[in-house]
Amino acid sequence: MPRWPADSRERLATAALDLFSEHGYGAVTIDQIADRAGVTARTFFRQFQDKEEVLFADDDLLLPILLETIAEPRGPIEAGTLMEQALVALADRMQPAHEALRQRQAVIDTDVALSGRELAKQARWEGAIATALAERGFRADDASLLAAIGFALFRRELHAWLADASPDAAPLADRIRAALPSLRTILDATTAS
Amino acid sequence: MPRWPADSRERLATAALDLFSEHGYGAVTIDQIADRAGVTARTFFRQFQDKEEVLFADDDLLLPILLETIAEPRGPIEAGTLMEQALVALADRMQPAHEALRQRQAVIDTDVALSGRELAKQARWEGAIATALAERGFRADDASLLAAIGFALFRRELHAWLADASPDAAPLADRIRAALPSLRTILDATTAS
DNA sequence: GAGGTGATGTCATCATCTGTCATAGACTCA
DNA sequence: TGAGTCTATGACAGATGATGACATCACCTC
Repeated sequence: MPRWPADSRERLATAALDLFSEHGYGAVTIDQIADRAGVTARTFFRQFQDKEEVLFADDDLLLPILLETIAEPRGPIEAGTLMEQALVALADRMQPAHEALRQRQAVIDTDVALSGRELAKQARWEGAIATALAERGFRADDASLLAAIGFALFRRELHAWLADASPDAAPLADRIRAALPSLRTILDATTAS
Repeated sequence: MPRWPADSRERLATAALDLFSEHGYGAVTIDQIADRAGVTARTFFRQFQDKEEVLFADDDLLLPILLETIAEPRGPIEAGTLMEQALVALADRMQPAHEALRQRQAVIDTDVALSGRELAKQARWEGAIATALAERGFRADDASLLAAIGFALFRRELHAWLADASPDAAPLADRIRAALPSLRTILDATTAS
């Protein structure tokens, strides 16, 4: 029998998300999170770099999926297709966690610093994608712009997916597949009064 | 004669940027900033909401320029042209502050939280642009994607402009004008091995 | 010149985050 | 089986970030 329960990190993450949802991010102290998880504040800071990090710590597990999907296909491939495969793979991995992601996003949306950290994470991913595209032979400028455009579209669909709490909400991957074609024509065809 | 010099806010902002550049953002305390500005830490927090804010406080003066440029032109106008006019107007306003912006960006690039706050600000601007485009009659989905793409390009050119310290560096507006046409074709024409 | 105003200082306090050392169950190896 | 090591955690002290309450005093208005 271990001296302490072995999952302090998970308990801290769960306690934090619940408390943030109940009382708001700013109103929750580290001591309260630690209390609910049955540890001390010092243990919180051993598991997570800072208070924000408890909401972002596990995100980087998803990045390798993106990069592998881009690097994997053999032979020539069109950029849009490659981007679609990568974003759909990411979407499939996020799909089962819909409810937890919705709760997390609701917390993030209430705080500028948290929104910034989320955007910084996405920017880091975007850069990694651009690098992966460049390594496949795309021009560096084209790769970075493609990654930026793809992620802009992903953010839009992710936001809509997270906002939709209904049980028969369209899967994120379907939303992304549906949205991609509009990219091809919007720039040339869009005019307004 | 006033009891204190009248420009404590400007002195604090200048002292903060200088100290951040000299010693790094994290190594500088509010007390040090306040000391150099000749006030107390309490006055710093009366002028700026928090330590980060001293780097971002005046940015929102630029947003109205963007929105006016989008709302102003009369008659039908193509989306890409409208986006170009808005981004070029913003670029022209930023041009004289090249050196200060370079110094500021160098500080921001050293800290994840600061980078996030910068991205959050740009996201707020992006949303405002999308709204302005929608009010001109563009479909809401198209407007948000157009804004996202325009800003992705703006970020890329801004980054290159800020990285270029040479005295005859190309103006930001020229860089943006030069980069825009590539947007039109990249999605359809880009293929790699 | 009496009183109000506003920017600032002073003091107290809470929250975030870090460094350091102690503790005790788990593990290893002879 | 017992000594030594490892490791997650607790306990405590302290620096920094941030806020609230109240005092101060030059300036302004009447």
